[in-house]
Amino acid sequence: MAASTPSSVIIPVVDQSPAQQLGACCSSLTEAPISVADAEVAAHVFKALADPARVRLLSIIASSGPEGACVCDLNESVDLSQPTVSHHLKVMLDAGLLERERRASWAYYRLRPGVLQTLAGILGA
Amino acid sequence: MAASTPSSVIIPVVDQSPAQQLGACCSSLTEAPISVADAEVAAHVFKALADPARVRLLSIIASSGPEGACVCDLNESVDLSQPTVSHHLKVMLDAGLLERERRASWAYYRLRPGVLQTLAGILGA
DNA sequence: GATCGACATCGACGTTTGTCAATATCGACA
DNA sequence: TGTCGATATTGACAAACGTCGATGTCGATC
Repeated sequence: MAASTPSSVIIPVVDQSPAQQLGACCSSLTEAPISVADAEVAAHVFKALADPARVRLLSIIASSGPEGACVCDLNESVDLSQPTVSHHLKVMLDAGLLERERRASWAYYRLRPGVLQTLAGILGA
Repeated sequence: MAASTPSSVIIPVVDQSPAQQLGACCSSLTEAPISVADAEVAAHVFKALADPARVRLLSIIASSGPEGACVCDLNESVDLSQPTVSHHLKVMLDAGLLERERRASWAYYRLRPGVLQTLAGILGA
């Protein structure tokens, strides 16, 4: 494969997070029936919000503004073990809801800009 | 039973669906950290959207306008067995996203008015 | 009443998810 | 280099979830 193209690069079908894809797919759930593929993307994002701990973590992070929230603080805000908090953050990170930044030995999570607006737009409101 | 109090009525802690409670709890996820209880309610609603089949069913129903969509049509729009479709509809009904109406021997589901707007409001957009 | 069609419920199954303890990684700093 | 502190990953387990076939319910129609 990859005949003449220099340095065969594997181009993935999607290199965007579910939340990123969501902005480019359908305008709204209510306008017309969503496609099966788009429904899969949307469900992936909603699944990242489908846990009480994650909703609360997201709310704390969102309330921290553009600075983001340190994992060390998040661990204390939620009555869960450190690995579990880390797991939940990863789920939301992979879904494209959050961004991560490392400062020194701490990790800061913040809301990915515009992602909640995109989600609200999908809901047709 | 029914001692002296006229018509002893058991008052449940909540008699509203998760989606209904959502409208009365928190204004937005981004303003301030949501409470643990409210996070539970919000997660319940998001969980009802956390499946590709349900997202698609909801989209089809929402696109049907205030008339609602017949289950007989929904069964054909989705590649799932009839019991599975019925199950998904019940999940969204219990979450307060949908309403059901029976006409003759058919069942029609429609979007609960305002519920998507409420959800979008929670997202802070 | 008997039958049929539409929808809901039940029971069972394999899969996914949330959780934690243990362990790994990795930067800071002595 | 070695240790420490913060975070991520792994492995294991119980609970929840999505799915379907079988069955139940209930209104309509003969």
